[in-house]
This record gives sequence, structure tokens and C-alpha cells, in this order.
Amino acid sequence: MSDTPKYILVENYIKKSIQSKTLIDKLPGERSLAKELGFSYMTIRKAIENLVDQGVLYKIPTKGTYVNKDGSNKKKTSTIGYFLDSSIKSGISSPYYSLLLNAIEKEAAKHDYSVVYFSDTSVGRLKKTLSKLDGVIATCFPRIEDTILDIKQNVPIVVIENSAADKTIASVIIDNFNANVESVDYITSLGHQNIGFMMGLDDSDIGKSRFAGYKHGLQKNKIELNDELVFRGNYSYEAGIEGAEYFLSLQNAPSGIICANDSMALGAMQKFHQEGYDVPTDISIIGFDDIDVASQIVPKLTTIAAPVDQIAKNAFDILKDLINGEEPEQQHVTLAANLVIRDSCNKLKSDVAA
Amino acid sequence: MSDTPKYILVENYIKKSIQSKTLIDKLPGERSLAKELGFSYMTIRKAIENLVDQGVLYKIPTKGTYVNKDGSNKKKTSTIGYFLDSSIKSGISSPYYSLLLNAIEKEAAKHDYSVVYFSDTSVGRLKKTLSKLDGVIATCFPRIEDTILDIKQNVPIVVIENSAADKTIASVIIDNFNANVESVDYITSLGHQNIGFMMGLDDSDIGKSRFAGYKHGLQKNKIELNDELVFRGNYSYEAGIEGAEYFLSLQNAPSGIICANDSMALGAMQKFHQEGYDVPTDISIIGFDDIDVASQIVPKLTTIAAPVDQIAKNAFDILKDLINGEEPEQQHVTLAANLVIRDSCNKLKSDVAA
DNA sequence: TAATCGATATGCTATATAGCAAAAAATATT
DNA sequence: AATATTTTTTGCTATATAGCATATCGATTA
Repeated sequence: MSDTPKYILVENYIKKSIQSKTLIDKLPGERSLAKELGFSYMTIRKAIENLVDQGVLYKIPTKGTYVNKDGSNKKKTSTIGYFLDSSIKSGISSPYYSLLLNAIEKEAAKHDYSVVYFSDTSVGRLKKTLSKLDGVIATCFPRIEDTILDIKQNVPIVVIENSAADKTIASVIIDNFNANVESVDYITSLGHQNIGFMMGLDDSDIGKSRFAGYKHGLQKNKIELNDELVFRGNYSYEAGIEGAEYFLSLQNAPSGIICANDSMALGAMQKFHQEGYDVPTDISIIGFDDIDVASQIVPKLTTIAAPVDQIAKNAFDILKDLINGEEPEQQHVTLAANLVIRDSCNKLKSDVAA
Repeated sequence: MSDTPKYILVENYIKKSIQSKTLIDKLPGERSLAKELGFSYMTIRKAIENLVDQGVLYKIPTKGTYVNKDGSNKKKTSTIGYFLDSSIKSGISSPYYSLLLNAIEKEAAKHDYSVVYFSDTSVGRLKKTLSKLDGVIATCFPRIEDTILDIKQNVPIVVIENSAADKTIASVIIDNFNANVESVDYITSLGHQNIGFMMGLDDSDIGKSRFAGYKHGLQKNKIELNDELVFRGNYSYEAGIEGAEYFLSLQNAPSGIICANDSMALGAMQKFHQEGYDVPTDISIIGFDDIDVASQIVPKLTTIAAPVDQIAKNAFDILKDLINGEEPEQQHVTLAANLVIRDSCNKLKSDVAA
């Protein structure tokens, strides 16, 4: 005698019958099934009740019990979540994160997964949401690592943007450091020496490594770091405006500015224009992310293109492995991000004159 | 004798006891409860089993049954969904819809609701997602009314952007018609007579009424409609570029253009700039939506500001009533949307000269 | 004092039975 | 042939009982 309850056996039997198409549409009545299978009526009922809860069957009172053909059995319905910390400035409406979500949706759709987005960190509510998800892709920031650990308790997770302190958590990030080195290389190649950096919050890998890339780029190009040329923002458009004000207030304003993201670059460009400076004639600007608007504004923004499609693909592939209980080929992926040169940088004026 | 099953009565009794704090932590044993309440053991069991399924209680075998304090009862954990048809151009990463989602999130957060976004129209998967939601706010387009009806089968829904053909579905929309009349009024007040319209798809209320507003505005200002000055786009940035090309190709190009949304306005501005025309000196442009970038670009875009916060508030209020089984004050709300004047329109050149 | 044993309480599974209401099918009646 | 009536089938609720496994507590024993 097995120790699995009989109603489970009955459940499995019914499921199998559905898969093998022995059972197509309507089940025999509960009483006849009981007789047929040799279990009691109530046992059969319990099994069927569970299957109804699971969505495998549905009932019409006084008519009978039927197989639910709505996908739920033909192909395991899979849904993954995209989690973005709600404390992110303007949340999902921030252009970069909505871009990421869109990329993940597209990638997931290819594999017949659907995606829901959620941002709630309240553990109680989280559980409710998670219970219906097969896996989660989360944008990771240090302040929400606890939440991420919570999620990991419930479903497989892979983290993007920043890697987690806990290295057992799979991650897909981009090479922020070398990306910004490339930016510095490029802008110095145009003759700029006085190069400002508009950094974001340095509470994350992203913040730190983009800044580190800037510093290393200067060093590589034999330019000394000048603390005055570093402005600390918070990635927002408004911060970009403030940053521009700050740089303009300097005795020795930079001729080129590298921004830690596009939104700040946009803010800076707006402010410069307002103050009568032309981008790129007077000031060159480089962004980071390559959000949609970057190429839609005048001048088109030269920026580091975050490979969102690649990020989505890699993250999804890993997640899929985790969901299927397989070992992913790589737990930690770092993708290259390269500069796309558009119209927001010019040769240094004096160089042009020369 | 009431016709509600006894196990439901027991469920309610237990729930009430929890709310009134008569029941705090541990339940009496199933057998004692049965004796106490005068129902049979199995009836009590069924009630408790259901409450466990609902997350109200949890059990530890051989120890007892306990009240689940994890938020789930202290304040009914509520999650609403935001549904956006996945066929929308660039989906949730389209600036306007991500703005809407963000507004809904903020409004919901005020009332301690959390929001998930989903876009899947596959009915099977939909069910799975919906089963965990208390209500849904959906952007409505004619092509997805079937899906919306499906959703309505499962949870309360209120629809935004367009109202549904089925008038039993609550809706919150904006007054697209009068908004565009205002645009025409404004642009004619600057002297423009040759006014182009870049319309979106006319398969929806939005498309139709924005166009109708344009036509009525012309009529109101005694300008005859010229079919040549109407370009049909699909709301995308790329369509804006095409539209600009089209208008430039005309014998008698318009001096001002009203666009059915901001993205097309952006595309047009880009193209005009590329072709050496200055906005607003040579051509005036008005958008619709007031997405974030509208005020972040140069020149800042004059546009109709969709009152997203109001839309979110109204939709949420109605939805909350529906969720609570109350009659909402209004089933159908239309909000005013007004022009915000920025820098993308100038007086007509000839007028300036005069 | 410490270990052992046993009674007890707990939730879990399984079975049998009995009646209800609604729909469908079969039968009888007009 | 059409209608009315009865019977059957269906799922649903409710109850009673009986044994299982595990944990806990208390008394007993070494």
C-alpha cells in the first residue's frame, strides 16, 4: 500500500486520462466513477474538487463535470514577473525601465510566456502575487536585496542591472565600466580635456562602475581627475537641469559632459539651451542607456546603448532553466554596451578653430 | 432555515471572530469546535479547509490551526491589474501608457492597493492572472472588447481611454473633441489658416473624436476643411516622420500642424529640423498627451495635457466601489483636457512681418 | 535527576449514507 | 403529435464514524 492518499491517486489517474485523450470532454458521473474505480463516492469527489480548484476540470451543476481545455493542460501556462522597486524615480514610467519591461515581454512572448509587472515590496502582498508566478526577473538595487531574497524563497529569480550581494542569485548586467571608458575615449578624441561627469546615486554597482569607468577613462587618456567636474545627481531629468546649472557656475566649465544616464543628459541639454548654449557647438554631451527619445530629439543624443534585448534574452534564458530545474549554463552574465555616436558631440571649439 | 450551506456559515463565523479579535491566534481543535458550534466534525473541517485555501488560516499538522496575520486579514490584501493590449505600438514602453500606469500605481498606493501590469490576451493565461486580482483597469480599444468582456466575467473592470461598446462597462475618458477644438482655436489665434492634422488610427473613439475636434475647430474658425491637409498615421514616432515628409511634399504646405499624439509630433519635429525647417519659426506644432519628454525637448512642445492623475483617480474610485460591491456614483466619466502652451508654436510669419 | 512510556490532542484520510435541487430523459396522457 | 408527468441522473451538503501519524505533556520508572 502506498502512503499517498487515494484522492491523489484519483487525481493523477484523471490527469493521465486527459493527457492520453482517454478522457476528452465529459467525465462519468461521480457515483459511476466511484464504482468504476473502486473508491468511495466522497473520495472521488475530493479528487475532482481539487482538480476543479486547479482549473483542470470544471463543473456544471446537475449536468456533469468536464475537462477544461483552456490551455491549462495542453501547455503549462507560464507567467513570469518583472519586479521594479517602487522607489525608483517615476517608477515604471521611467523610459529606461519601461524599455526593459517591453524587451522582456517580447522575449517571453517568443517562448510563450506572459509577463506581469509589479513593484510592491510589502511582503504580505508579495506572496499573493508570487504565488501565481513561475519566476521573476528583478531590477536589483542594494536597498531591495531583502525583498529579492524574499522572492527567491518563493520562486526562481534572476536579477538584472546590478548583481546581488548574494552570489547564488543569478544576474545579467552590463559592462558599465568599459562603456564609460569608451565614452571618455571618444570625447577626448574630439579634443575635449575638460570633461564633466554627471553621476547618479553611487549606492549601486551601476552608479559606482559608471563613475569608475569615467575615472579610468580620464587616467587612460592622461587627464587628471578634477573633483569639481563631478556632479552628483539622482538620474532624474531635474537632476540634469541642476547639474547643468552647476557646471555653468564653474569658473572653468567643462566643454564636454558624460552623464550617467539619458534622462540627466536631457535635462542638461534643456538647461544649456535655455541659457543660450548650443549642444553640441558649445558643449558636447554623452548619455547612457539609449532610451527611445535619445534618438528622437534634436540634437540626437550620442549615448551608450544598453543592449536591452540581450539583457532580456539572457535573463529569460537563465530564468527558464531555473524554472525547469536545470542548471543554467552561466549564473552571471556581463554584456558589453557600446557607444552609439549621434549628434550631441562636436570637436572642441578651439580645435575646430585651429 | 437559510439556504446558505452550513460550512459557509461557519466560515463567516470564524472570519467574524477574527475581525472582532475574539479569535486571535490559535483555533480550538476541530473536534471541540464542532461540539461547540453544534455542527459535525466534517462540516467544520470543510469550513476551515476553505479558509486555509483563502489564506485566512494556516495549519500545522498535529499542532493546530492558526490565524494568518500576514496582512491578509488585517487589511484585505488588494491587488488590481492594469491591462494594456499587447498590440499597442511598443506596448508599455510607449511613454503615454507607462505614464498612465505610473499614475494608477500612485493612486492605488494611496489606498493601499498594489498594481500589476499585464498585457496577455490569451484567455487561458488571462484566467490565471485574473484569479489573483481584485479588479482591473484596462485601456480599451475596439479590437480587444472581447478580452475585456472576458475579464469582466472574472473581476470588476473599468475601462479608460475609450469607452466600450457595452455600456454596462464603466469608463473614464477624456474630452478629446473639445481639446482639439481648443488647439485649433489657439493656432488660428496665432494667425495660422493652413492647418494640417496628423491623425491616428480612426478605429477608436480617441482617433475619431480628436479628428472630429479638429474639423469642428476649423469650422468654428471659418476655415474650410482640406483633405490634403490630413495625414493618417498610427501614433508612432515613425509615422510622425512620414507625416512631416508628406506635408513638406505638398504644394501648399501647412504652417501649423496638430498631431493626434506627442510621439508623432516628436517625429515631425525631428524631420522638419532635418530638412532645415525650424519649429516654431517656420512651422508650428501642437501635440496631444503631454508625455514627459514633451516638456523636456527643445523646443518644448505645446500640447494637450491628458489629465493622467485625474484619469487614474476617477478610474480607481469607480473600481474600488465595484470591488466593494457598491454602486459607483458615476459609471461614465469624461474629463476635460486642456492645452498647455509652450514653445512649439509661433505667430504666422506673414503676421509677424505685418 | 533523567529517561521512558503512555495517554491525549491534533489534523488527515477514507468510507458510508441520506436527502436536496435542478436538469434531463423517459414515460404516460391528452 | 404535443404536452404533461414521472423517473433518473447529476452535483451538492451534511453527518457519523473509524483509524492513522505525529507531537506534546505528564506520570512513571530506573
